Amino acid sequence: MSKGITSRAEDYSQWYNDLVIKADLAENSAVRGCMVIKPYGYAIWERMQAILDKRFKETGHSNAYFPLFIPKSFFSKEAAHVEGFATECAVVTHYRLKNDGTGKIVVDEDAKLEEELIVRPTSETIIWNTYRGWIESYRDLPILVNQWANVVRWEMRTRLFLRTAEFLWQEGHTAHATKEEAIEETERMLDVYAEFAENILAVPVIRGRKTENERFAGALDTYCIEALMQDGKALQAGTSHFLGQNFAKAFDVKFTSKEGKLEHVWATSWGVSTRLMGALIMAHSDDQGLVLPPKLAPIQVVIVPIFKTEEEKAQIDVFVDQLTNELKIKNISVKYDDRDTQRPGFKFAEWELKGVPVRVAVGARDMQNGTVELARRDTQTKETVAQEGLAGNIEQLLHEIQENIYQKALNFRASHFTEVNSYDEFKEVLEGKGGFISCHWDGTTETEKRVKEETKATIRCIPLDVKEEQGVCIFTGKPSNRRVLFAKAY
RNA sequence: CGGGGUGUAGCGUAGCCCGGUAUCGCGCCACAUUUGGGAUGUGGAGGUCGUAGGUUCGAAUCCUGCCACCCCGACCA
Repeated sequence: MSKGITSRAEDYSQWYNDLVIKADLAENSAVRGCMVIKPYGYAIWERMQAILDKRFKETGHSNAYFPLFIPKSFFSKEAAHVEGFATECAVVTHYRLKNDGTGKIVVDEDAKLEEELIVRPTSETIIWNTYRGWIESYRDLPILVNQWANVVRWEMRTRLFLRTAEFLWQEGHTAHATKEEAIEETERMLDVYAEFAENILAVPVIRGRKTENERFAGALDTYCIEALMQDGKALQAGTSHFLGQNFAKAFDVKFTSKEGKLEHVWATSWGVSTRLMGALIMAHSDDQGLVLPPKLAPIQVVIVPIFKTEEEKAQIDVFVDQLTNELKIKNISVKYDDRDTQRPGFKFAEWELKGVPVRVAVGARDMQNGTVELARRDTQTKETVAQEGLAGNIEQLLHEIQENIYQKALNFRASHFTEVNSYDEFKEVLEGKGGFISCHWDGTTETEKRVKEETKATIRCIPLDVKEEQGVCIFTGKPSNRRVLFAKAY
């Protein structure tokens, strides 16, 4: 029997599913395409929420909440938006059930809604409908609001964390007096996401803009961060949209400027979802389970006592108590796993599966020698160290682990980032090691679509730091003045 | 929504072709011995075989419908 995770060489999808399930993060629910996020998985999401929320507040945003249901008519007000989301909406048509007389519960046809309600796939429409009443003057701007919510997108195919029918996310919706200010906001929030991904999740990302084809429905410009998974596929980890005046026009949101002119408001929206969990899992995990970066881990240090007698246990308890206090002063979260129902080896394996960065094992032998066994999850190495100064050592080690996990992912990406200058080369890399492929493209949606049809690769983004460079499109040979990034994506 | 596959105990499965109410492993419970890398022994509990019909004396097994899940595609945060 395999005690770890299915080898990823066999089937990456299976590996990922095993990992999610065995690490006790989530499972499929009884509802089509939905998932149950289990306590340990949710604890990780809560960490993400807490850290992001703090950043949102620091950048001047406030949280609010808007309804789950959106009248159907709201959707049709922005043409591109409705077209983008129409095929994946859950629709509420009735508001009551009844007993049909035979004891069967059926939908009461008399309780048909005058206007159907859409379960939000995203909230631009209902929020802009609300903003109309909030905005009259330039003095009312900007409005910088975020909401933490669930949304529903009736996807054809689902996958735990990566693409579930219902998912948790945050969506920021801001309103500005000028175009420049809105663009600045769009870029600012992209930076917030990128910094979060890199500094907290330890997942290096590429900041870029989407092509017209990949743009958010209703946006003038979509910025994104793109991460690379260990199987060489890319994952869009967050987006920030410059919506121009599209929604203001659709919902008639105008303000009087300083100059006394009536103008439409400029908008942005930006979001990250529980998909970040998927990114985290696929970017760092190994066959022993999850690998959590210390800054994100709900439990940073787990302490496992090894004892035979109650006396030994009592002695270890005293030591652990003191260590725990010292760690807590340093804001390090600790779990003392003193269950007497499991053996140490079992606990080691279990906490590795859950990705806890640092493990301290302490037994009678250590108590005599004044040592502990200190193990790190990222490298799977362990050493015997002195009890003295342990809290400080652990603090240092956590920093090292955070840095090491990031470096490892960064190195992986560097070795899976290839510049190509011909279509043959392009296909060769794509079918071989995968990863990001930097090449010239003629700028047309047609070419983009044909490359996708032939190779499954899509343009992930036009990197923000791209250099102007003369070249020719690898597909059509037409002139191009900058490279874009292609990859197969989740 | 198209193609393929699978539904049997909490999990993983055998049995299905060739009909006679179910196999094995893990897990679970009890006791004992154990405890520095997923313990061992003995005993025990747990199943409307996805679901609804049909055929039959009798269905996990054959037939039909439905549902769910997984994989590939299209779609997508």
